[in-house]
Amino acid sequence: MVRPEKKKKQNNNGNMSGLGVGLKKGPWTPEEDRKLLSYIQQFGHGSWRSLPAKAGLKRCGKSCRLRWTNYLRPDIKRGKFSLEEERTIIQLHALLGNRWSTIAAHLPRRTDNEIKNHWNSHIKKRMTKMGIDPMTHKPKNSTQLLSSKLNHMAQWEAARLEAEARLVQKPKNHPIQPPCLVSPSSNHGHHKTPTKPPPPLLPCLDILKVWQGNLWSNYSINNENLQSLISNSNASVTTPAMPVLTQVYTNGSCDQGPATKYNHHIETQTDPFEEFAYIDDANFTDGDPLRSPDYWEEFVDLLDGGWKSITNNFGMITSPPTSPVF
DNA sequence: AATATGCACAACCGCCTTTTG
DNA sequence: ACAAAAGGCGGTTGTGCATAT
Repeated sequence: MVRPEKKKKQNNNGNMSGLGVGLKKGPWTPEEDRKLLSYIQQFGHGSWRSLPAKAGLKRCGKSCRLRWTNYLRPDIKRGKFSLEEERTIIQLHALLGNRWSTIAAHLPRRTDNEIKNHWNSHIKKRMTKMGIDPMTHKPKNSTQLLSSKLNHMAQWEAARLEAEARLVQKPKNHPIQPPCLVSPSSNHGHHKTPTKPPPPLLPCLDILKVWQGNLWSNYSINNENLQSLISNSNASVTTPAMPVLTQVYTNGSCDQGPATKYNHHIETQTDPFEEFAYIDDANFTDGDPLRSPDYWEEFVDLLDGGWKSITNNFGMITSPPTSPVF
């Protein structure tokens, strides 16, 4: 892929993306992948800027980072998005908007790029077709569905989710250390020191969880139906469908299955998700509720109902803080 | 069979934020 | 406190493939 030369503008820090004498652009070759993978497995990525030279790559550091985070990282889940992942994306997008990295933090092993692509090429189009504004998640011709108070709560919850995502993402600053990694005393790798340990974990309200509970428990596609749908399509599902957060704490962290420390890299154990079989779009053209007009009509009502439920269940929260602080 | 169209997704760009010295 | 460097993010685009005409 050779892109036409565009006028390039110097970044504020002199980091000109993709620029540099003799730096390669475009698709990565298997050989380049091998070099990058091999280097990171041995030494960790350390400083991305200096990595290409050390790894023998004629790429800019940024390109290497992108290739690693979006493609080569060993913990990436690839393939079709499951029904549950799509639901989660839609719910989180309703709260967070296009904050893909924050959304990705709640979808184990999915990259923000992948989620963004999936949103733009699938979900957004479907919503638009159904007359739903993909940005507001409201029917285009509807009256005001959410009161200003609810919008305020949405903002509040969005801020909390972002804080949560930041916490989840913190360990990203450490080099990924696959099992074959060399000793931590290597010069490569850490160039940032961890900040102070997180505060004690205290339970707090998770609006998203409440919302999910209301939304999907009322919806006709429950786990049993899903199981049946997937059985009919020769796929299999053996675990609960919703990857809900089971516990959220005031510092923004959450339980989402047991967390494990993998060398210096803390990961959320994803076994439950691994058991999902990917749903083939083709098999769900007729049966997949996410593709049915009824689904989207009900979805709009349920979005509204979800917020009503939150206010009913948590009537004590009549005026959230003006500026959420996490 | 040839061409047009649509789709999926990898990769780039430029801006913003965070970290470092 | 500040500037520079590095990293991260979201928007966008180009390419290759599949499907329709």
